[in-house]
Amino acid sequence: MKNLVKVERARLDMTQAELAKELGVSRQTIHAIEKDKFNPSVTLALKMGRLFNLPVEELFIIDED
Amino acid sequence: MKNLVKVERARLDMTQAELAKELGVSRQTIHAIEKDKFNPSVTLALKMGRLFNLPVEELFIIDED
DNA sequence: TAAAAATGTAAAGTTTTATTTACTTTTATA
DNA sequence: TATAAAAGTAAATAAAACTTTACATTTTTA
Repeated sequence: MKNLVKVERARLDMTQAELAKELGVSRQTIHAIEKDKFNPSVTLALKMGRLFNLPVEELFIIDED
Repeated sequence: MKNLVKVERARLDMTQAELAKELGVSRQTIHAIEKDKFNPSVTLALKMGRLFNLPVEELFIIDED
């Protein structure tokens, strides 16, 4: 799984800490997601999609099957 | 959070066990998701969306903010 | 209507997400 | 080029997803 969180965060000119606060998670969670350390919940993915104005399918891309 | 998994599963005429196998999870996981017992990973949500031919945003709906 | 299949429920255990704290390194700015 | 802000890393902990097993209840079908 890869994702566009870092890029979209840059588009909004937000720091990891700002994004974390906005989404109600810790900065480490944002960092870990950006570094593909884990697989967030669908709720968090939906919130991110809403904030970035991007469908979950475009924000998070499964490598293959 | 609510979701349309039970409805979409019915549309495909699949049992919980069949869906679980198709998605590579246990039947209890499907059951728990259908009963809103938990918040699946974005990966599982994406796989479900692909199978049901439905965007994650339509399959999983956050109650409010 | 009896048997089988599907679903509901529950509990114990494992794995992974997420938090907290703390410190280092990199990048931006005064 | 110092200083501050942001990002990277790491470890210990908490919380939640997910598995496994097992059995009860409901629904389907022979």
